[in-house]
Amino acid sequence: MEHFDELKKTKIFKDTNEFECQAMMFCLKTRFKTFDKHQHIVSQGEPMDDIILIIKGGAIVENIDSLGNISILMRLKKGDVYGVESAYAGDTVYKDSLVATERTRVLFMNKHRTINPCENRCKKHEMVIKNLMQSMAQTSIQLLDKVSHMSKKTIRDKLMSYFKALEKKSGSAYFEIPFSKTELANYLSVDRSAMSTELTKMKEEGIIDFDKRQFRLIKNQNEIL
Amino acid sequence: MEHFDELKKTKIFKDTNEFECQAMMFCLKTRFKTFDKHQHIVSQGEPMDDIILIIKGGAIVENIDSLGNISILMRLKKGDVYGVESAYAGDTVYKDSLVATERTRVLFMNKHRTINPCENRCKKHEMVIKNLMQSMAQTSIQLLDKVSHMSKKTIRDKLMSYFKALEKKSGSAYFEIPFSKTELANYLSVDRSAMSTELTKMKEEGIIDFDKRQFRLIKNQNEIL
DNA sequence: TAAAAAGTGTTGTTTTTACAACAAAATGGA
DNA sequence: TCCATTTTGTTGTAAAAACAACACTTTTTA
Repeated sequence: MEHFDELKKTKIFKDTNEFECQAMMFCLKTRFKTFDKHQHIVSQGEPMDDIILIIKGGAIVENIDSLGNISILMRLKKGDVYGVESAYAGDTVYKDSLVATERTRVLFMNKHRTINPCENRCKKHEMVIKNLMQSMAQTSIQLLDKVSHMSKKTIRDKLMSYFKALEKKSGSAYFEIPFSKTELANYLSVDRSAMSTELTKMKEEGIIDFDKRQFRLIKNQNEIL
Repeated sequence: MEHFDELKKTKIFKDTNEFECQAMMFCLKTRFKTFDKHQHIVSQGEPMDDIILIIKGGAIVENIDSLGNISILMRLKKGDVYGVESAYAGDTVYKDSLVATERTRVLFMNKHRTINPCENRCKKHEMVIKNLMQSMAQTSIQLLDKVSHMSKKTIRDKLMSYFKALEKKSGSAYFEIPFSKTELANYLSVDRSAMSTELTKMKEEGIIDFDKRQFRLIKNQNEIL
């Protein structure tokens, strides 16, 4: 079956065999499509019929407000899904745009078929739904993390909050940020150049060290945690 | 059955009859408890065994970081649930504190029992799970809204983003904010006094009008939307 | 109902941030 | 490999926000 290897690696289809996976493709009325870098996978305001699964590549979720300001809400990578929340909320249009950040292959899955157990009660459908729930839970948690970083008052505090979370996740003082600096500034909603200045200061003060995307938090010896 | 009237009004048990609801109480190993204003319903770091459903009253979800700064992540009201995401993510401790903002009655539901369909396959359990999903979807959407307001650069833009969302939701230029001004400042992560100043300016400029929690957006006649 | 607590608006000052403009470095294609 | 594009760090300046301190109002509760 086409793309089974990739599907097997996603959150949603991780525990299906080839036959089951194939069956689900019918059940969920799926279709595949590939997008080039910068192409819109879906556009804000467009009628929403599908939940989207990123099979290969990556995309950003961006939102344009009525004044024309663009903000990047999150970044999706291989295996991530978009639109589950909206599908449950009963939205009829996409509330954000999905823009490919590289050559990206996606799977469109009919939203009704996906969130409602099907009439023929196909066994694996329940599993798909459970996986969707885990995916939603993860999204919520990621958003909560983002909110907690953004809530900090100064750029330095925002950075530290973010770094501490990454440090905890990596289990070591050394970690790698999943963003370019430009994207990190966007994620934290701060001015890029101001953030760059702050990072330099922090390095000079010996609080952190970094090179490219590699970072390290330097613990102060009199700091007791 | 005790509290059936209140349970009937919640997201989770909205479509159960008294008998089914009673059965679910056993199935989910629930227990009721009442808290006074300011009391901690659960505390950050405490072992997490239950998902919490607010039956009556309200609470805030607050998080304390390693520097001791408190931030309010969201506010829960009657019918809301807390902890579904964490339960799915497999967390073993509460990551936030839940503090009652008034006299509040809650239902503790065993997290394992709640998120996993039970062995006896009780019919209503599936429905509860579907409702939990809707609840998660809502939470995600609320967080996304919050993020999009917070992403705006100036206090004024944050306020306008928030007001426009409320205006849209209410379907009228008149709407009521669900917060005190102090809480609103906290929600948007801005200084309360700076926000107060900005609100006054906006009123003077004729962009908005407000009294207590009642607000109104005043459309500029040359503004075409 | 009186006292305490919480919420609100105002001000001047200090701190932080955004902004703009630039050069250098890194990256990615053709 | 070379050119175009993107990313990054730096600086000075202007704008915005946080902060602190206060008086006044509203709400809560003992």
